[in-house]
Amino acid sequence: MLHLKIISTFAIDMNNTRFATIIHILTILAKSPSEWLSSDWIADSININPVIVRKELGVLQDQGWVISRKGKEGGSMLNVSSDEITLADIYKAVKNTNVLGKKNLCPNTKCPIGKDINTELEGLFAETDEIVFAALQRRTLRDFVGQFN
Amino acid sequence: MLHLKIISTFAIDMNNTRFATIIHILTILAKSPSEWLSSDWIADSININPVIVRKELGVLQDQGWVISRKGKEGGSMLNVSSDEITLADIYKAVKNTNVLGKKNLCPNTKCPIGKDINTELEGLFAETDEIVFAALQRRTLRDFVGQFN
DNA sequence: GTTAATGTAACAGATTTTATTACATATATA
DNA sequence: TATATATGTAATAAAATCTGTTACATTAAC
Repeated sequence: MLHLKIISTFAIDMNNTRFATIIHILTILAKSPSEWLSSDWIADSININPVIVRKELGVLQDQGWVISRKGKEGGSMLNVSSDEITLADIYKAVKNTNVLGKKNLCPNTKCPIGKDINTELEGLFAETDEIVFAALQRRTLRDFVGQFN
Repeated sequence: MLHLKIISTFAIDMNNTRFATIIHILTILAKSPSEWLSSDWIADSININPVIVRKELGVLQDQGWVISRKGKEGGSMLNVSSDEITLADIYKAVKNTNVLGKKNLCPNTKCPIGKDINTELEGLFAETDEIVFAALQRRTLRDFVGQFN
């Protein structure tokens, strides 16, 4: 009871859906290669706003993974083979803080622990990120997409 | 320029300082075993509000790692040896979503991808979490604290 | 009793995440 | 060339999450 209370007051972790969104988009594109799919159509599958999809498609274009075409009969499609994109690539495209979260903003430098804590956390956080990258590096978008019928 | 814009609009990842806060607290406690340290003193080292520290101390008490004492001359101290606490334990105590983030809330079940995406993501997310746990399992609080003078 | 600590509720403020509106721009095709 | 229909993106709103703060009941040493 108390514990439940604490958990609800105190959320944790990567608190967004961007990885899920972007891999959903890529999966849809990979399942229909050489077809121009519209952001509205993709958004309808994910059940999110089409503007969000277009923003994420912009990120995918920056990576060179997707090409889009404006105008009537426009849309987006994959620009590379799905086995050229690893899940680590996808995660990196979408991530901008560490797996273990944020470091404290301004610990007290007069305290022997506070003085060095961010240096030590920096190392630990970087190593933890690397472990995740290494694991995701071994899987490709093709592997992921292959799980769907 | 464009890319920077997108990143600033679109933050990602574990967006809180709880792991950093709680390991900071534990490090301070481990460096002064058998001393009752007050939440105010700890808060001053981290440079955060003492109420936050007391809330996190409550989590550490639930784990059995810390005992606290009310009243004058009260405070908190470690209740177990620092080599009995792994960084995986700490992370688990503080985490409540997946490393790769949240799944999409309500994908369209009429879409063949949307229908199954959360099942597939569930597996991937769980495996990724396990990899992080396994890596952090090999390190203890004592190892971490040993890095400080 | 006084002093000084924890425990916790309640709320406020800040930040982050997601959704939405609006519209300029581009392009196929009738 | 006009129309229909896409993307691209700014601007803003709304929702959710995270952090800070105030207040005070409770506890315990002296």
